[in-house]
Amino acid sequence: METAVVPTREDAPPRREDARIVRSREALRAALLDLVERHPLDTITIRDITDAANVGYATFYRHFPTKAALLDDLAAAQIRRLIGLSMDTQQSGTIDSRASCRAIVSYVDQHRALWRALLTGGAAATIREEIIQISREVALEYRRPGSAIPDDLAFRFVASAMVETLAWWLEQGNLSVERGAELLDRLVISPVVRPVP
Amino acid sequence: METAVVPTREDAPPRREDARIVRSREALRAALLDLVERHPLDTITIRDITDAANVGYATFYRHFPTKAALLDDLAAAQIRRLIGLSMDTQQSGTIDSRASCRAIVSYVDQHRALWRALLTGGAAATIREEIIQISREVALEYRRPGSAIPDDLAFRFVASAMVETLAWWLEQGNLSVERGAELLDRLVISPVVRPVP
Amino acid sequence: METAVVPTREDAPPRREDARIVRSREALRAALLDLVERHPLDTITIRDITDAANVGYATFYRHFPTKAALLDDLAAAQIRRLIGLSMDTQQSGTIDSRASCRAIVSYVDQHRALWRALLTGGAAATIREEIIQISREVALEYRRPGSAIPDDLAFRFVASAMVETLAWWLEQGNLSVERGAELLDRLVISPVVRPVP
Amino acid sequence: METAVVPTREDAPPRREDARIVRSREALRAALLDLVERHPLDTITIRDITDAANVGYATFYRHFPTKAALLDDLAAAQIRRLIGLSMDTQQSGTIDSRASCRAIVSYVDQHRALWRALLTGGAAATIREEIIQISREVALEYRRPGSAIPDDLAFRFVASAMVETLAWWLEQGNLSVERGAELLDRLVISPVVRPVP
DNA sequence: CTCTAATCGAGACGGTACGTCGCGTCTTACG
DNA sequence: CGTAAGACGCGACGTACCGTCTCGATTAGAG
Repeated sequence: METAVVPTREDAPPRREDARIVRSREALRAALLDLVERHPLDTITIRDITDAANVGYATFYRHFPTKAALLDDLAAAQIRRLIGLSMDTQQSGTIDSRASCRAIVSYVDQHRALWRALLTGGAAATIREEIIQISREVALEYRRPGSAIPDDLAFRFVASAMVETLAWWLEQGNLSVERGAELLDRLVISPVVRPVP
Repeated sequence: METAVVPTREDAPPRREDARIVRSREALRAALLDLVERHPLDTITIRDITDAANVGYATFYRHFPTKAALLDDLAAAQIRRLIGLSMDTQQSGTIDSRASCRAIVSYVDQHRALWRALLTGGAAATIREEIIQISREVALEYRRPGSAIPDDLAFRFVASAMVETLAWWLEQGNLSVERGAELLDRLVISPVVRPVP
Repeated sequence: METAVVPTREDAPPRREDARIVRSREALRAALLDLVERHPLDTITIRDITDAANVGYATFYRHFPTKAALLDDLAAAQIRRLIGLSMDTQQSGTIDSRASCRAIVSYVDQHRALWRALLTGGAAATIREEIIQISREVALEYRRPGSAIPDDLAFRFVASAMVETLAWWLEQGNLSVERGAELLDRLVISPVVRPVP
Repeated sequence: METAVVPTREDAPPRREDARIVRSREALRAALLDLVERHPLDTITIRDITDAANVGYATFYRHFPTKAALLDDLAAAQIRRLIGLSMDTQQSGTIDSRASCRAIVSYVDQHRALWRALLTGGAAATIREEIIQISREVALEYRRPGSAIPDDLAFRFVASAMVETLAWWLEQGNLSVERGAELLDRLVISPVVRPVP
């Protein structure tokens, strides 16, 4: 979870990464991150990104096929960390959904600029998809007993509701982490885990 | 809805609707509806729409400023009806959320093609916004006592969760209306209306 | 011969040409002509041409598929006129090659800038091809008795030798038309028409 | 030809050629020769050449500054030999243009693949220039009395006409060497050497 | 036969131009 | 004389090569 995953498939040869490759990729990530905080995602052109990254235009395509792919790459790491954190609160077998929510909101709180960028400004749809995808992966490990909600739906619901709730919480700007966790718990988690009445 | 005029000239008198205008507009609506069922929204070009509508390219802009505007136009009517239906179950002062949900799912069920088109294929984001917007309007009439969830958040949550749940339900293809209503009630409505424990 | 030929195929509908089309095409032709006088052909970019023509970049491709196509379009008209002139000296059945050459050199002399542009600066290869092509067409009308040189070779030889000779003559700058005609006659025409000794 | 050194460093001592250098260079020459027989010169990329030569991309630039430079390198030797052969027929003071032509066509005939590659496929322009250049050099040795045609023009004319005629002869495929020599003599040589009538 | 420096392969990189596409505006010719 | 048809300016896209460059890994040839 902690180990940064090499984004592009490098399965066959475990060759060391050329330093230039790492540098370019990192520059592109940083550039998009920087830009998406200040502009709506779909007004950002590839050229904007490469200019901000001080990188040749074509170099973008040497690393990412698409603007969305770069965003995915950025988002996936963050989301993976986010989900990891929330999972880490569940160590002792007990399930404490409020603690998970607190961990999530707290992490988002500590990276407001980043997450504001990710959750507003047109990237939300991508993030939703990313969350669904990663949740699915994570769920394979932390297997829980079947619930009243079909898994597919649960993933989609949780991702959607969480994105919406966190976005709203960020936009308020002055709400406590605890309040955010409470809303998250109530709107996102409990509808899924609460036993049928 | 009634006031639609040629967008670029709105100082003109509120003349009665030219038959041709109605025809063009209807053709465009139908064309987009038809296309959005088979292609992701953002791969549909204005020219695709005008070709499918058998209408001149520029004619599009005489009626709608934007592809999104046409979609809004399409969606707004549907959503208004959807929300109206769910509200109508509440006439007698009592609140029966399950009945509302049943009404919603039932209506969607009767217009599967349309709603599948609206809820999948990239238009979902627009629809979400539309639902939020219209909910807000409707809420002004059917005023309810304050809940534990702030109104702004509630609208966003409901819209998001409803879109996601209905989309999932439609994609399954073989689930009963009752099952859809149950999930909708549980995931979307009850988290908002349920009193704090 | 005198009637300007519409460059792009318009066979089926004899519609009148949209004024904008004519304007754009003419602007592009003029721009390339202007540029090719001052820069080697292959350093001239499409953007250079469209900028010089005060025309959008994409507009180029709405009229010509290729830089070479535009050049052909330019050259064909000129060459057609050139060949036409030289043919016109042959009216009375007699063949006076010197008169033909005089007509050619004289015409080139009167449009030095244009022909210098066409014959030097990298366009020469295109011109050669164009001359071969048009000669072939013209030859179908003004049929002459078979010569000692196969037709295909004759066309290629005449085109090549004429281009080379005229280019050289133009580069000298101060040679009389008569001298040019003499050289043209000697190097280009007489080798082909002179009877076998 | 003998003086070939690493192009980018020519101040170094005239060390013996590293075997690897010779190998790479030869591979590049062979590759271009092979490619130019089957593709127009300007569609052949540097990468095409290096791939065909089984040589690293950058290695090309370690030996030749330009695609044209490699072609020149190839062509110059051939042309030098061609011209040399034709000169060698003139040793005894007499001038026998037909014999010269026969020598030229015969040599071309014995290296059809090579010359077809050089004279067709877009390289012809380069070859023409090369011939002019080398002719000029050779002419300094075998000095002849002034003719009716200015030297500069003569060189250009001969190069152009010879390229065209030989290309045509090669394309026919089944013409005798004698026929080729006859045409070459008539079209290329005699127009230049024939006395004014 | 070693060791050192030249040469190599691999390919990333900054550029520049390409040709395509869709947008939204504006002109035109036609009915 | 109004409307459809569509040409146009604009600008982003993704691709292709160019010529330069950085990297290790051979490998030739001098000692």
